[in-house]
Amino acid sequence: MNVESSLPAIRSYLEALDGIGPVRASSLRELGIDDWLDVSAVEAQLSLFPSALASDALLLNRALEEQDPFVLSARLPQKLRYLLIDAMPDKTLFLDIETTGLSQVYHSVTLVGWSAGGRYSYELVGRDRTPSEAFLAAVRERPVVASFNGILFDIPFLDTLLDLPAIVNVDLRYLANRLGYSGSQKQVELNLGVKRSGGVNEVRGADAPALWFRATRGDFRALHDLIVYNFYDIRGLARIFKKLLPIALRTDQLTRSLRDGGLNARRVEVPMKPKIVQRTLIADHQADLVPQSIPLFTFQNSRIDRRRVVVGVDLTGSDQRPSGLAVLSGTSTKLATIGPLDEIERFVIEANPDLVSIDAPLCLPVGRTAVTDDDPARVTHGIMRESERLLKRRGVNVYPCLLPSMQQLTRRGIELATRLRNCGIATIESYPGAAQDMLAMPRKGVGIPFLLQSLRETGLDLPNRPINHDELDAVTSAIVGVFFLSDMYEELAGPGEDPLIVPARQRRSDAPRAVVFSGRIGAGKTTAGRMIESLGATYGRYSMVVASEAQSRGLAPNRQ
DNA sequence: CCTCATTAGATGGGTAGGTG
DNA sequence: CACCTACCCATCTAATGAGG
Repeated sequence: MNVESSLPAIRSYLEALDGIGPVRASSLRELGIDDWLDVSAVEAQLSLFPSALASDALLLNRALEEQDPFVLSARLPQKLRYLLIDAMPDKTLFLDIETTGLSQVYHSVTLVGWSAGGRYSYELVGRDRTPSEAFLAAVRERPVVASFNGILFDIPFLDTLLDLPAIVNVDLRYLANRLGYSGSQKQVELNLGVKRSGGVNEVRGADAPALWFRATRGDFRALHDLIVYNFYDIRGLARIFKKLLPIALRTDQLTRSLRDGGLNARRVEVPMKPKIVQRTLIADHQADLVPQSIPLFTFQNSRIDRRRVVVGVDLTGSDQRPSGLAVLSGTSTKLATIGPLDEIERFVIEANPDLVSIDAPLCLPVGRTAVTDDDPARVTHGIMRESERLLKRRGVNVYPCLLPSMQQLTRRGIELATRLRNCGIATIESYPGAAQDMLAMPRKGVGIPFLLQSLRETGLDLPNRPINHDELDAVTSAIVGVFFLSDMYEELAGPGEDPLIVPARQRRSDAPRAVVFSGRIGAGKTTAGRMIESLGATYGRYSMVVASEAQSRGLAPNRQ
């Protein structure tokens, strides 16, 4: 079959031409004209500069022949971007990444997978590493990048990791949505009849962090599963596209290419399942993976003050549901599970700590006077504190402190903090989930054994009896307290709020500082700046930012 | 010189749903 | 509950050229 003879659907999108809008396009279609190159044949009827139109048609056609997606992408509305995959399958790459979580601030990319021309490839990344030239070369070779929710997730995540070459992202999530297939990629696959075979059927995206954790601890079966899971996601992308394309062409009335059977789309190749031999995996990756298992924080490698005593409390919303408690003194721990608030208070006083770190909201959103919804300020001031919004913006999932299910917890947190502070015991608010994200530990949701293991890896002495998740979160809260006492923390708070404490990698006193000079031309700003630079600082000017920005847009910088 | 049709670009409201 | 982003759609504006 002659592939060259097929008409890419994009050529019947007449509105791509300069000077043709929806009205002219539809009248042309009534005349039976549905190809850029046929438009100039009836240019007389168009009341436009005919030569301009003809040359524009040639320009776009040349872009198509030269397989330049950027020129064409600029002429397409967002929702027709998918036509680029049909128009240049040889320039298309299907992309999917795996990460340790959803936060672009605290989590890291573990694996980058892609399919190019029916061949699946992957690369392990992990903490402190960037993908090699192979991935970048693949993207440069195939700048039409197809993904699912890549606009919101994969692309920005990769951007935090490396300088991604120029790409045109085609997000199949929005295409599927528009054609009536909503939901996750799994859901879309299900509704379109795309099947996954093998045991990975049960693997969900949320399992990827646990697989990575196990892989970095030498479990190559887990690494195998993670790669295979990534492969199925990518194969799913290709299959989804092949199924959606005819529906999309019908919906968008680009019927001519349907008549010739969508030959181009047939050239979008679904990757074959790779043969992954465990022995090869070990040989290829052992050296990379093992260093990834070293915790970001241990009591040995950090400047943690080990003489102080901290109690961590994982508080629950009622006396009936037991709360977890942990006394931390150096690396030794004492754990307890206690229900009633009075007994919790007594336990804490008994431990005589330097600090108590409570996993519960310890203040209300500014303006609120009660935890319940009958508070008149409920409407005006909402149910969320600034600290919670801040965490959400960093991609850390957090429940608003006055959600109905959280109200009693908040009430009890404030009650306990008040009582302890009245006894002269310093008390801070902590959030174990955020701390675990920050310290690159798996949350309990990933799996309690994994959290337990990574707490042990910090050098903590934890008892060998079964430990419940409340106690593990109490331990984490206590660790946050130790970071606080060691001056390694960050305060998250809006004006008028008590701060939520999260651990930091650096001491506050070592945190980077900026010195800013402003003044008239010739005042000596540059001289002063260069002097400080010679003392080890980094020097920058506003105009340098402007210049690099201008350069990246291909402009020559000037004073205007 | 006016009117009309058309295109292109900007703006704002409303809405939906997702990644590991 | 509310995030954040992209999308969709309606509406508006400015610019253009055709035709009266």
